[in-house]
Amino acid sequence: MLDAAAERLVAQGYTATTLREIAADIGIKAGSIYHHFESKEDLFIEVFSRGIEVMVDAFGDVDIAMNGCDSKSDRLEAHVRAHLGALFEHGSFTAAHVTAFFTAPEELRSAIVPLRDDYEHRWNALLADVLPELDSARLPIARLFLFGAMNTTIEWFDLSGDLSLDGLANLITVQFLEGVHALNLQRSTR
Amino acid sequence: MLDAAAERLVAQGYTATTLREIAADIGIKAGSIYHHFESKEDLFIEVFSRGIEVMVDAFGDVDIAMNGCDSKSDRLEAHVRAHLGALFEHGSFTAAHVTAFFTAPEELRSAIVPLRDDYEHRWNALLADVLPELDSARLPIARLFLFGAMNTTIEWFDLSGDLSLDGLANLITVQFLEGVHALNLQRSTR
DNA sequence: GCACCTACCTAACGTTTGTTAGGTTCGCTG
DNA sequence: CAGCGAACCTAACAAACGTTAGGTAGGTGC
Repeated sequence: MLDAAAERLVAQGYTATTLREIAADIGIKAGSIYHHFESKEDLFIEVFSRGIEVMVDAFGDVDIAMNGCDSKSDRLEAHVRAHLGALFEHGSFTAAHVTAFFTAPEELRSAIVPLRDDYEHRWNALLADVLPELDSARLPIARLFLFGAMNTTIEWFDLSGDLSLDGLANLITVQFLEGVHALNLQRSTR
Repeated sequence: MLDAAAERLVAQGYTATTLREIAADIGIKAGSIYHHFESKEDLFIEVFSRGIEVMVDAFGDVDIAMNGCDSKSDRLEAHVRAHLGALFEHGSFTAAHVTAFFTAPEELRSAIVPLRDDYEHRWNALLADVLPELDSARLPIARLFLFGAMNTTIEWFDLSGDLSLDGLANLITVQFLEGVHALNLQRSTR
């Protein structure tokens, strides 16, 4: 049911997604949803929360797995890969979050913002570590550029295309660290 | 009226924006809208079209103004500045387009897609010229990264903040061309 | 002064929305 | 077997939506 809600969110946004549609997707009636959630808002708070949760979990897993790694660019790339994985490989929760969050009513958003802040802080810490020479005032801006590149991939990237998620993560990382020219130098990422 | 519609689009998305709200914003009643447009869809087709128009016009102006310029990075930066200008300085049409386009029904979107394609082709041509050594297969991806960084600024950039639009355009351009490290080297952009 | 047009209004229409109250089914527990 | 709660249904509610038909006020052209 949460899955169905998330998929509808991605395709249609908050207001256009109706409880009757979600119910029909999973073979029940709209009224029955209220046995599990108090309201439409309540249901989607759960969906958006899980979207963040998936990202945070993926981030944490990579933090552990890359503990002994001393290549800073490899560590960054692994985290980029984890973020993309959350977007494309772990259901529609994170995709729903990234695409539909700003279509939700403000009361709902304000309930989620603290979770978002937490995730952003983890990225800030990562970037501060990977890029120790970067002016700390520029750090949030660098993160926003990176987020922009990563999150807009849902609008164009095709999992079944020529480029793999690993390849995409690699391209984004080298582009972020060294600029467009570096795109040429990369291995044939597939 | 189109302005009011665009502002509502930015704040609420397509479905959540009602004709009664738009009418109230400009001091008329909902039914009167149908004297100017055939339907809600028709009205928003016009809004989205103008969003593209503003971008294309800004792009064309820079093309002319930068005709004699032989610094490729300066030319790119000028176009980035023009795109950001369309987003922040020419009403809400472009902002509405970038934020709400994917919340609109598919029939509406397909009417707009040709205009979008045209704008994307201009950017492809620009990037091919500015980055002649870049593998042409990587060119659309580079453009998408750049668009991602530029378009997501509407979610966080504040025109009245410390950073000016000129400064933002400069940061995005050097980050795009040379990577994060270059952010440090830039002049104190204000 | 009459016809006409533009820009708006009123008042309703059919539909869809989130939501609710009350009822049914089914499996578990004592 | 009786009791109970979880999961679902039916059927309706008020509100809000896009849309429409018919009417009105003010200006313009002849």
